[in-house]
Amino acid sequence: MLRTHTCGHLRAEHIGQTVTLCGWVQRTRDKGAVLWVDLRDRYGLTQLVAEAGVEAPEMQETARTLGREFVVRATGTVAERHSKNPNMATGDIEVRISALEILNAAQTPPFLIEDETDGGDDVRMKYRYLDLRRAPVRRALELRHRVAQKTRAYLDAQGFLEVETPVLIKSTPEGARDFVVPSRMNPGEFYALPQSPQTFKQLLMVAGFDKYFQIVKCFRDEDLRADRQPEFTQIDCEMSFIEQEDILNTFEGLTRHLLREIKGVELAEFPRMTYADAMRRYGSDKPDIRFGMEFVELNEVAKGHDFPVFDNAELVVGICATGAAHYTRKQLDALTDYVKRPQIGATGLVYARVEADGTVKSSVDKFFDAEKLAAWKAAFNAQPGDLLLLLAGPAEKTRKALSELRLLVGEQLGLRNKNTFAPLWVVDFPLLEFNEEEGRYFAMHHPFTSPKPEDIALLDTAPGDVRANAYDLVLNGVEVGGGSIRIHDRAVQSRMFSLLGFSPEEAQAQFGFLLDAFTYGAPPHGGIAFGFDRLCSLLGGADSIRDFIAFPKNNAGRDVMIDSPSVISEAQLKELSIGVKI
RNA sequence: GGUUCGGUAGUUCAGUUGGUUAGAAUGCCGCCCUGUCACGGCGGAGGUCGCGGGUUCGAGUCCCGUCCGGACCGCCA
Repeated sequence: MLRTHTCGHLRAEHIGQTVTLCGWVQRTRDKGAVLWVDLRDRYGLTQLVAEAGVEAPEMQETARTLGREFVVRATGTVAERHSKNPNMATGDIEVRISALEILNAAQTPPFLIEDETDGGDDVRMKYRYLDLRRAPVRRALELRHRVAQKTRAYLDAQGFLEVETPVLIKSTPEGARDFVVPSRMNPGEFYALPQSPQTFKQLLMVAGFDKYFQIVKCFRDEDLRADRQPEFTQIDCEMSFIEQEDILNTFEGLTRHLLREIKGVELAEFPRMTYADAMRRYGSDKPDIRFGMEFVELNEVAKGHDFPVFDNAELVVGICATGAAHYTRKQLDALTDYVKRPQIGATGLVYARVEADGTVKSSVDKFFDAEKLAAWKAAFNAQPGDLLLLLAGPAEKTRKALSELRLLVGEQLGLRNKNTFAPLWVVDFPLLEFNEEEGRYFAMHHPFTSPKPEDIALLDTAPGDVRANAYDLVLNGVEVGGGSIRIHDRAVQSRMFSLLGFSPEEAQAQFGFLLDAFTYGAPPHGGIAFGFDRLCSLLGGADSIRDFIAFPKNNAGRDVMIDSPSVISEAQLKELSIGVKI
């Protein structure tokens, strides 16, 4: 070992010991006759000191040649500081150096290796290995490590087996775009990288593996977001001989365990809400229930008063922002601009303040007198000091827009505290959704999701109304997990493929292995998958998952550090029997 | 595929209605300093204003195109 201790280890109790430390030079402070070096490793920071007339002169000479991020090895005696630094864990001591060896010099890094770096995203990603030296990024990956370890320990204790499934699999038409990998030995043929190990974990259930999990990389060739990477990690789980209730309870247990172990937060029993209720009350299938501000539908009280915007709308719906009557005209205009952005697409925003005396003052007083506005107030059960925000238009679009507005206002009112955790099961998702462009139904979750038995009759008459045994775990408005009870009957699965537009031949060609497996004794089964990166970022209080991934890709799916993707040589293409046309 | 914000010193940014020598902070280099720890003081170097074209007497600034980055919509079973 080149070192006896780490840079975060030494305390007053070590005073007098001779130690050897290795690390990176955070900075040097040269006071002339005294010179300090802050030495950093991932455990902390320790101050080295070389003083004229105390340490040998060459200690200062060598230390003066050190630049930021030099890798050094220092031997010395732990000493009590003359002036202690209560802000540092090692602030009571320093190491009076008797030997100082430069293990490797370093170029000056392009940005500061500090918590509050001066580096932007671009330069940080290009030099990600330097960025990873920064404590906030390091802590994010440490948190990710702990979440993974706690997850494994918990599921292991529950009897789950971690089984690895293949990464080179088969492309399927449903779902996201596949990343494909050409096969050299099978010219003209391609593997696909898994969007999830879905069919494999179901086959493990057929195999009798009972309780399976895997912390596994998944791949989707779709556009990126702050919370979406082309390769991401799932906690993928499946169980046999269970019902939906068992899955919800088991993984409520896991989630509660993680919050307790990682955040020290005790969660109460998770509330449950149907998809239909979530859409009606929050306009979203992943509502943030850290705060109320539920939707109130106002067709009854708002229509029929010669205000065309309302009268012509399918739906008039609003929220009551508690205590937000102080919003200025400027703030309200900003909210209006927000909902009118093309991404939101509302045509306008109607607002009404409940004044201290209980009267209501609205932006549409021309159309609504005090009595009519009092009816609004009653519908919202609004109190003096509240602000009513109303949108009108096509029902689905308007609910979606109001959902975005609700989140923005909740944010502005400080109701979305990162240290508050409000989990929610959303259940009874629709089985299918109709795609206008393609003119057919698509599986809302995936084609292996079972319909609710009581809705099976609707499969022929009203497929869009069929509910699925599907559920999402939502945490603070973020979808952290989703799953379903699967189909385990060949006939039902075939019927499902048929509904999705597969001919029997196509279904057999694409998923014959699964359909066949179902004829050899498939147990009732179901499961769930958690977005591991998202879960970590949520626990870490971040909006982006990128710092919870050691080497993430940028908006365009590029790794700017290694500069991938990249072209490959003619020889490689030839070997793979591939021609490239751009 | 679309919307939107940005690209100026190593880095993060400012830059007025288009005006003469493009600034700040920080980092970097040199000198000084015996208790610093965001050390301090003095001095210094550092710029293809992303790229191409256009308008103009004159463009960092206006226009068009393009490249790059961020956020979002579509998309993500």
